[in-house]
Amino acid sequence: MDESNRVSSHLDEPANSRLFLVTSKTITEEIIREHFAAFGEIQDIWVVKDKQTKESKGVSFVKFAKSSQACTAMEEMHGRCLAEGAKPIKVFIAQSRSSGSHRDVEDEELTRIFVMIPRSFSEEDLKETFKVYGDIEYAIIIRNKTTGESKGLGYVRFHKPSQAAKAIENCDKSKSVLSVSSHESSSYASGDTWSSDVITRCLLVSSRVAVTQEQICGLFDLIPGIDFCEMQRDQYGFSKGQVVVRYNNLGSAVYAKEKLNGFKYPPGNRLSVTYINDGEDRTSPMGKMAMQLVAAQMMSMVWNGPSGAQLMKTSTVGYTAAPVPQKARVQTDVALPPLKKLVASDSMVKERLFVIFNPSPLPVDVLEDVFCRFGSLMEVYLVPGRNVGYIKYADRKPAYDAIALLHGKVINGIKMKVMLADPPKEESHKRQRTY
DNA sequence: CGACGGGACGC
DNA sequence: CGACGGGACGC
Repeated sequence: MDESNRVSSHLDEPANSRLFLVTSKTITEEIIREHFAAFGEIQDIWVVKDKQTKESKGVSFVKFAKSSQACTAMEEMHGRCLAEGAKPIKVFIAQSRSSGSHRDVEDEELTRIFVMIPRSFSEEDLKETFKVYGDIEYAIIIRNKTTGESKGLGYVRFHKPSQAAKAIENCDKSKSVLSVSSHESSSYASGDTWSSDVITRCLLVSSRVAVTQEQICGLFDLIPGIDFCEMQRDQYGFSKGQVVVRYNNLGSAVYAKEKLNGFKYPPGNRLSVTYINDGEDRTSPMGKMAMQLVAAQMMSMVWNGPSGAQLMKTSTVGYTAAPVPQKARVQTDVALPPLKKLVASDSMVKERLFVIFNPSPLPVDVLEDVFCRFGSLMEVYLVPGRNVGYIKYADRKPAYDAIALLHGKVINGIKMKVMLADPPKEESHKRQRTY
C-alpha cells in the first residue's frame, strides 16, 4: 500500500468509503477481494482475527477509494453468499473510526444530500439538476417560513446510497456552489413575436425557472373565469417554460396580467405575463377603450371585494401570496438585449464584474434580469450593507459586453459603475495547487 | 468614491 | 448476532 492509501484508509476518507462486512468465519481476504474488486479501487481489506487462534471473527473491513464504490458494492453484495455453505453476508457502510459508535449506518443518512443552490431555484430545478445521478424520491428547498423565500439550501433524497454518493463526488469536483439553469428558453419573456399591445383573453406566462402546469394554473385560477391553462411543450414533450392561459372574459385576463406580470413565483422568480393575439379584432380605439373600462371595473370588483381577499388567503399555490404583486421591473433608456438563460454554475467562473451602485443597490432580481442578457450569467451577489456587488459569468464575452453597454448607465434611477472585479483575496501562506 | 456571503428540513 | 491491524513520508 502506498502512503496516500495508508493515510486515507486509516482516517476513513472520503466519508462512507469503507465497508463493514459480517461473514462466515470461513471467508478469507482473498474471497472478499474476488467478489468486491469489480466495484472499484480497493485500498485495504482487513479480516478481523482472534489474536491467539488467528481464526476469523466473521467481521471484515473493505476500504474503497470512493464512497460511491463502497455504496454500490454494499447495494450489490448485501445478502449474497461468497462460498458454498457459507451464510449470506451482511454489508454496511462502516462507522468512521473516530465516531466510536457501532450502530449501523442507516440508509436514511446515506440517501439524502444537503445542497447549496441559487436562491432562484425551485424544487423542480433541484430535481432537474440532480436527476442525472439517479431516481429522486424528493427534493425540498429550505425557505423562510414567513416570507417563503428560499434560503439557498435544500435537500435531495435519492433511492440508493450510491446515487447520493455520486452526486456529492461530482459536486465536490466542481466546488462549493451547486446550481444549474434548466431554464427553458425565455426569449419570449420581454415581449416579442407572440406578445402584442392588443388586449385579449389569452395570456402567455413565461418563467425563467422550471414550473409545472399545476403551479401556474393554481395561481391563475385564483382569478375567476379560467377557460384553460396549458403548458407549452416541444416535440419531445419537454416544457418550454411557458403556459398559455385563457379566460372566458377580458376583464379577468386584464386583471390577471396586471396583477401577476412580474409576480414572484416561485419566490425569487419573476413571472412574465403578456397578451397573446387570439385572432379576434380588438384594435379599434373605441373597442380598446371599452375593453379597458370593462377590465378596470372587473379589477376593482375582484380586488376590493371580500371574495378577492378570500381567494388569496385560500391560495392552493403552496405559499402565502403577496397581497399586491409587484409590476414593472426594469426601467432604463439603455437598449437591452433580450433575456437569456442562466447558466449551470457548477461550471467555472470565467469572469467576474464589480458593480457600484449610486445611491443604493438594485434588487438582485432586477440585476439578474439585466445582467443575464449578455449570456452565461451564473450569479449575482450584493455585498450586504454596501453599495456594491459582484456578477459571475461562465464566459468572458458576456462580462465584457455588459461593461460596454452598462458602465455609467442608469437602471431604475440607479447609476451603475460596471468593471472587472479584482481576483478574490487569497490565503497567501498556503501552497498553490499544482493540479 | 468602491471590494468579497450564505449553512440544516420535518417526520 | 457483528466493530477496528499492520506499519510508518520527508522536510
